[in-house]
Amino acid sequence: MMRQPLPPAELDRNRHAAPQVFERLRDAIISLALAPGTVLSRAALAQQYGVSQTPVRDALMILAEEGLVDIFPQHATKVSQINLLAARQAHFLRRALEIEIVRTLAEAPDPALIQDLQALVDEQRRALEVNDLARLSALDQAFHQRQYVEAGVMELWVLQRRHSGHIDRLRHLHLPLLGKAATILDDHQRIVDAIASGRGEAAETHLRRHLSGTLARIEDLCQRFPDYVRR
Amino acid sequence: MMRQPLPPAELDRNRHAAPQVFERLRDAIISLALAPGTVLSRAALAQQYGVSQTPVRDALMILAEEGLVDIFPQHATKVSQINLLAARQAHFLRRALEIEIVRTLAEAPDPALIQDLQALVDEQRRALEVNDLARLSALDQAFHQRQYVEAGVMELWVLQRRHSGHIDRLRHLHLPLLGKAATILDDHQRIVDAIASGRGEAAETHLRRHLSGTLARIEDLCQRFPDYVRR
DNA sequence: TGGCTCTGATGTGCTAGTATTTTAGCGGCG
DNA sequence: CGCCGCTAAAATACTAGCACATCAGAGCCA
Repeated sequence: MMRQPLPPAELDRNRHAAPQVFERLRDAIISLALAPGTVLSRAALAQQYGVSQTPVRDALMILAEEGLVDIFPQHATKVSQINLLAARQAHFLRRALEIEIVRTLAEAPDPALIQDLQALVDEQRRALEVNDLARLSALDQAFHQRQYVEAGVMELWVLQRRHSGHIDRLRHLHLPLLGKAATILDDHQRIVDAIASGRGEAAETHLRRHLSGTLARIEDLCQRFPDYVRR
Repeated sequence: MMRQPLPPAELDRNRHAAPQVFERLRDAIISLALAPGTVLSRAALAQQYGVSQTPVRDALMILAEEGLVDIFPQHATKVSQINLLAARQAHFLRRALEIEIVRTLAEAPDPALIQDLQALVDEQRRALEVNDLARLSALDQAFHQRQYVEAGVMELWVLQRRHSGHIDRLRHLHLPLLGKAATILDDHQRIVDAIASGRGEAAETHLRRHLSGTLARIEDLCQRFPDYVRR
């Protein structure tokens, strides 16, 4: 029997079991606490969380749809290798969505939106000054999410997040994010300004450069950590 | 006990049951054979297909993720109302993806791609001449899918299809597609020409007009069939 | 008559357990 | 020595069934 590196804390019996198992497994996989290739025994997981196999099975089925685990029928379920093709497609998805979003928003800039985005950029600036990376990351998410909401496509934000598992795992291989933070902030500021002044093309240009940074890091990481990555 | 308007044919015992149940239910929902609001009893469906409740449950869970059924915890599972917001977001998703695709393809047009697309357009023209609507529809799908494949994002084609359930149901409310077929063909031809000559902006323009036709029909249908639509 | 409470029926979420399928590993044969 | 087939272990897909949550509707009260 293998040791399980997962948090052993018990589930909340007042909530449904399956979503909780899903969340825990997803966090563990994305943080690489469960390394690619790890076999996920349904029976073992069920015992570990103190539930039967059905909620575990439900969780694993959802994870399989996101591509975070591979289910080999009648045989085994394993944490998937990081898939470069899947990561590229997830990045394509995000790029396509956010370009269309900034173009839409720039057509009729809403002052309330601009105010919110500017506030988020300013807060990011303060977080950078005190080197609070966790807060910086959260604010970055909020900055982009705010635009989905304004465009009336919040479900597409959720969709995009649900398909970013491979990218998120790559991000966890790449701790020294700090050097790029100033550049990211500049990009954000330029995007806000372009939307505010109704320059859709300019917003698209800045967004493309902003996201291309992520893509470059992806390709780089895949070369430096070939064990985790399936080519 | 209500009558079930589903095909009673038995399942293939050599394939897994859950995916078959899923496919049948999805087809029935999208074709509106199962009207929005219909209660889907797990026990009844299990009996109907000659399987136990688990594969039915699996199928219903996937359908719920696509938004085609609503699961009310501990109470009931129903075919969802057609959701205009979801349809708009699915349309936004498709528009964003295909615009980014044609722009990418126009940057470095591949002769083999152009040849395939042109062949598909020509075949559509022939199908239109003999009023073969089913074939026209299939060729339309193939035309767009071919571009996803060329851009290396076939999984995003699948993703886009999986989220088009609400739109597909609206399409089934709207039989007289024939009037627009010639316009659709013209759009396709212009998109091919624009990609072939490397004019990304032009391709985007034609694609936008092409897709805006669909969106206009969506809004129209929602007004004409208010019973099925949740606003 | 209108609104609140309680009860019963219904159905989901989960538990327990069976059966079929897959694959690793071993032994024999060419 | 290498390839093929057999065997057995293990995991998934499925079957059967229970328990608690939810809601419709009857009955009671104001």
